[in-house]
Amino acid sequence: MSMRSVDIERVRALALFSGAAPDTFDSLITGGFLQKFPAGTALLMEGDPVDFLYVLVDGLAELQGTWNAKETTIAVLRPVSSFILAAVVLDIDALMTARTIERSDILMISGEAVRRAMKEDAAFAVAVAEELSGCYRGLVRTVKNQKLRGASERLANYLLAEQLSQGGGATLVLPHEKRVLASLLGMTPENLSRAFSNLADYGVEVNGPEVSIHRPAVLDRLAKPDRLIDSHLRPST
Amino acid sequence: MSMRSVDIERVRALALFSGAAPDTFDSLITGGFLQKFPAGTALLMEGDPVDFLYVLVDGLAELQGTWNAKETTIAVLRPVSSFILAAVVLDIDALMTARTIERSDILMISGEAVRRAMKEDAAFAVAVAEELSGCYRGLVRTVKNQKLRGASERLANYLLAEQLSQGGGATLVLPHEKRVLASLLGMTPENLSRAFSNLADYGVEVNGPEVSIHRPAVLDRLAKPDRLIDSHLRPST
DNA sequence: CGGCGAATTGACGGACGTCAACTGCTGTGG
DNA sequence: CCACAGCAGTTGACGTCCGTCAATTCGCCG
Repeated sequence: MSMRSVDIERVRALALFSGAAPDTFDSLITGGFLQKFPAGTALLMEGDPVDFLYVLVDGLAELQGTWNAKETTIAVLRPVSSFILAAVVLDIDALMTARTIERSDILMISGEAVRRAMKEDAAFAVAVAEELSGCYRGLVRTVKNQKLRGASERLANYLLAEQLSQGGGATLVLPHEKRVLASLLGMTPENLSRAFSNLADYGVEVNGPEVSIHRPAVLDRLAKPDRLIDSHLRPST
Repeated sequence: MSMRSVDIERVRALALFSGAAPDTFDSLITGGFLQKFPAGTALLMEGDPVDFLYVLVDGLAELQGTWNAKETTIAVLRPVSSFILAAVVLDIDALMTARTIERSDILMISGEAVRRAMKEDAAFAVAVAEELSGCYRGLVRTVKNQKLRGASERLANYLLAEQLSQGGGATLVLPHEKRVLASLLGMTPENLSRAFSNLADYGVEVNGPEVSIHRPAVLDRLAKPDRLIDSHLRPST
């Protein structure tokens, strides 16, 4: 139930918490608890009231939206990042379902405590506003990506961004199932397969979860990455 | 240059400012100025540094994104609403171009002053966080709308929401050119025309900018409006 | 070893974008 | 006051992209 001090440090290092007064941080963390969840667990369903701020400390999770029996992945979260912050701030129902993709360690912090801490510690409230600003801008990028680019272009840009975040080597490893990637990129799994085949002409080679980019310049000319869409891939709320 | 007191009241009434201490509000407003812009003016270009928080006091404006010589409208703003808040909070380049659609009165508040006020007035910082939360959730709705619905469904839901916000009468008036609506809904003007013809079978009649909904129940069954996508149409940042 | 689900492939259809032509409105200048 | 230029909107024809359905293969876990 209580956290290992190494985990506490990692959470404390989050931009969200690093500016908060020590008292504020303690009041948030002592009321919280760390829990392990198996893969595929729904932490929170769309439409549910939100009682906790979540922090993904280890593992992998996704945020998804539903309508008319269809589902789409809106974001994939990596450690260490917070999520559902907006709903916590407004004390209102969640718009997205949060689900673990892998076995994950998740820190849950009382929403009530978060709202109280904001009122009492201006520095923390500012940090929350900054975090939300980053999340907002991440979604602006998502919308532009969706509305302005075709499926293969979205995939190409995803691969280039992922390559960069994995150190820039020629070959990268997809962090989750292709079906999740397809949903994130706004297409069907079948279509993702075809998009990968399209990119073969641009020097992209796929072997299971491993993807190699043999001619980065060529792929780049197709993808036309843009700092106002792709740079600085943000976490989420 | 200075504001009419009736305009000050309207700005003060915004959720963003209503919780702030009187001193905070004064410090923001006295450094700001109100300006009139003709239709079609670019207030701020994508990629530019942001020096001001904008408040649309009167008129109509839009936020748009660009990539590869294509453009899309991300939000249409009505009075009274603030925009570009996230970039102001982070003191960073804008991700969207802001443009007037009609002749508009726009209040410009020093970004520096906003950031200072947040640090000094926790209640204001909380209000900023709440505003950003609302904007974030508005974009989540936008993404779900885009990824989960087809073009005619998006139009149908837009019409129902607009009908509601215009008082619930059978006929509503489009607040701007159809080409802007098409871009907002993520389609071409040609396709918007066809989407309107599709909806004729569901009791939708179009006469220039006037749209009548003769069989709301039928249209509703097509649109399947959802409180987690459509309700509570939010302003923007 | 057997079964289930992920991934791929092919065939097909529908939705949407593009190009072009035409209409109607509006504002402007002769 | 009217003629005309320019743009929004519509319509049709056509092509492409993408989703759907079905069959098959592969790998993993029971």
